[in-house]
Amino acid sequence: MYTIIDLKNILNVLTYTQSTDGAGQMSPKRNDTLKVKLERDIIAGLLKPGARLDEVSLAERFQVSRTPIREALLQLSSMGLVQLRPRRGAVVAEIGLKELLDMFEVMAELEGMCGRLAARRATKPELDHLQDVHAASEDAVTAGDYDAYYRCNVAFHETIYQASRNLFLAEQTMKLRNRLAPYRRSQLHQNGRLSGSFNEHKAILAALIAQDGAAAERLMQGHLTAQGGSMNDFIASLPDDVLNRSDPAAVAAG
Amino acid sequence: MYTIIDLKNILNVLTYTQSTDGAGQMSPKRNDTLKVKLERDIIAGLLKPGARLDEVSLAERFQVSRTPIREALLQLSSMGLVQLRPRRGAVVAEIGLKELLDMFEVMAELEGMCGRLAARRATKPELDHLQDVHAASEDAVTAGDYDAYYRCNVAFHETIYQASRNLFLAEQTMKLRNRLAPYRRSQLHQNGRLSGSFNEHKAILAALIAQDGAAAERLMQGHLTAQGGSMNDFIASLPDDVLNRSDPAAVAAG
DNA sequence: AATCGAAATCATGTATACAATAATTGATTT
DNA sequence: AAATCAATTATTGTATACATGATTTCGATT
Repeated sequence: MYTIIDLKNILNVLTYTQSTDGAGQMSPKRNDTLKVKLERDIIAGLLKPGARLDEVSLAERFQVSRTPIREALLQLSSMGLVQLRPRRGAVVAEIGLKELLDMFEVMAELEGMCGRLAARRATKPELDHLQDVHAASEDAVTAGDYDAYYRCNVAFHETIYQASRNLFLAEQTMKLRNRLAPYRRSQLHQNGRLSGSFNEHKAILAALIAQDGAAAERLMQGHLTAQGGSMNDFIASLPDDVLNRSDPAAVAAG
Repeated sequence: MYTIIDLKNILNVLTYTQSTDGAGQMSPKRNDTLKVKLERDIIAGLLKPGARLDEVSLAERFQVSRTPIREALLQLSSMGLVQLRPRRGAVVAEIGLKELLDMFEVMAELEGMCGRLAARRATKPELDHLQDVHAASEDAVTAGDYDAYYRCNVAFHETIYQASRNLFLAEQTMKLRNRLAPYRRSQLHQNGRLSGSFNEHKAILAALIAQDGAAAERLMQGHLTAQGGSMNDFIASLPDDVLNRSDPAAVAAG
């Protein structure tokens, strides 16, 4: 086994990773502009879950024919951001409560894995950058600037994804983060989540610098799940229609 | 935190999960027949990595126009099974050594997670089914029937995915398994892997029955990674062109 | 008046035609 | 003879036209 571990670590240092974009295809991007624009609208919350995506409307909005629109929708469907119902058109994906909890559970695992690997593999520049981002986020906390902290938060986590030196893991985690984004908008606005999140970042950063993989994994998982308080706020922040769409039993249980 | 955990467990028992297909879209399948057929050909190894996927050839082979072919290729691209190079056509995805190791690392984590959750959540019928599958696989081992064992192996793992009671996790794990499938064909044919795999399954099954999540996770990870011996065989079984395609530094390191 | 049914309308799925770009081949020049 | 450039060919990307199936509306019947 050690030969493999060594090989992997050597590869992580020596190889220049062939970068693939989010869709899993090689770097030279085709006409992804439509996909990206729609994706951003969905992630940013401009297109809310359940919103209908009419092909002809989108076509005339973007001044193209239906064909590229259909291709973009197909890609977004594969990413899970839109639902494609046969002969019934596309809508922005609505995720039920059960599915959301499932996705969050996987998200915690993946982010925890990122933390564990990053503790072992992060380079000095990556750690420096992480500290810079963390410092910037502190300013955002004191200023109470939610938007600024949101951006710092994204940068913090994505830096750790990169530092895991597992490009596939980084992509998968980012994809899942984006897919959950429409349901996380107001998360940081809950009670004391801003400073809470900041303190958790602080502990995670310390674990990474100490190269303590187990601690980094545990702290990161806690940061994302109930122990960090994030999950409760997340549930609380769910829009009514998400909860209502779920199974009656689930609502009763909640 | 406990309220959430309880809610989640209650949900896992009470809710009837809205099933989504592998592409992340709701159950009523559109004309996925093309995607499925191509996917099977790729997973089964009939279409080898690097093989060119000409749209017109595929169109006349399946007796349809290029449009549905393009849609199928786009979906397969999003799944990572084919590479879509702009203006240069589609090929069956070639995965470099580094990326393969990355994917395997994530695969081990996801399967480990499935094991951990299944230990806590598997129902009696699921465990019974798992034992049946395991018994059938024993016959395959004594008979030295690789194909039969391969099928049992898939059934064993997929049953555990389901038993994790996290449908999203199950889907993601299965997707990744399929994506790695073209590179795992000859894996079981290596030296004593057949009985080795069987014994590992035995230990995993015991951990699941004992509801020992930590053990199930650890054993499952070991089953997939170097400790189980699978990784070494996997590396050894890699076709030359995969290794050659990698970065020279990687080859030197290996 | 309400509900069921049928027809019409509209949106999606597929095919085909056209445009644009990359690959290939051939010719010319050094 | 080899290499480079240009022109042709072939394949991908986009638009549009047509077909199929779902939804909605209007009418008739209970």
